[in-house]
Amino acid sequence: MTAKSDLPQGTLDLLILKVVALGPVHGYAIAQRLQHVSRDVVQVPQGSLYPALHRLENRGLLTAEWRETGTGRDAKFYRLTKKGRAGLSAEAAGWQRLTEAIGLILGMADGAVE
Amino acid sequence: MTAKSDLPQGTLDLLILKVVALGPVHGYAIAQRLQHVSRDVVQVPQGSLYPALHRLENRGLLTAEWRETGTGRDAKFYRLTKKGRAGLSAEAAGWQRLTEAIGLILGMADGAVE
DNA sequence: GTAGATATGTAGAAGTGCGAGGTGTCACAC
DNA sequence: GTGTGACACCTCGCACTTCTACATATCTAC
Repeated sequence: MTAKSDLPQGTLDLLILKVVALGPVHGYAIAQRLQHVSRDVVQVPQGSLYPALHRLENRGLLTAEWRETGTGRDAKFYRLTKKGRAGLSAEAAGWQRLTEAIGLILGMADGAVE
Repeated sequence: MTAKSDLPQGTLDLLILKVVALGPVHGYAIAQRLQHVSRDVVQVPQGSLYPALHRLENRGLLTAEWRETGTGRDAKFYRLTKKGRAGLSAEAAGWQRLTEAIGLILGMADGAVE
């Protein structure tokens, strides 16, 4: 039952933005939440997670700030910028358009051709 | 009305397999059908289409055969192999799992965390 | 003290989509 | 008979993202 995620490119950004939109979190927690909420379907390896966070930060969609976690460890907490909120809206809308379009295609029946 | 598609990687294979599964078609027609059925959301440039077809052929998911189109031109008609049918099923199932998982994540509300 | 979870990071490999360019045929208008 | 546009195929190289693997450091529990 290989629960391999293999996220299509571009999708990871959307998911990260969505999680961060719910409130400041650090990277490690983002990956955990994604995995948990998606029931282990989405698994984000660290080699994908951190580069993605840095990209989003460089693009100005996220801002980072070092803080302490509840357990006394230091961690980088990310927050959405105004641009990040706009980006999330745009990407979420794009995702919905895409899934609807692909749904139409996958729904094509043999007879309905032509 | 920027109808930019920007298909996530891996998705193109699925869409091509689905169209070919409905009956033998040539590459150019595949792109047209995808664009038409998806109401212009999915647009496949030739620089993506033909390499993808060759990849699928090399992987043994498709077989090609030169034939004449209805208008007297020669074109390469693609057909699904047995392996191609299995691949389509697997990819379609994977896509559905993924969209459901992402739906769960995007559906997360502020309060509903946990 | 050592094992495991927490937490961040980089480097290299691999795969994929896209833009730009190129070939040739057919139908139609001028 | 020449041009234009649709049809139909193809390749090259860039850009981008993801993944595997590795490296580091702290805290808790045994």
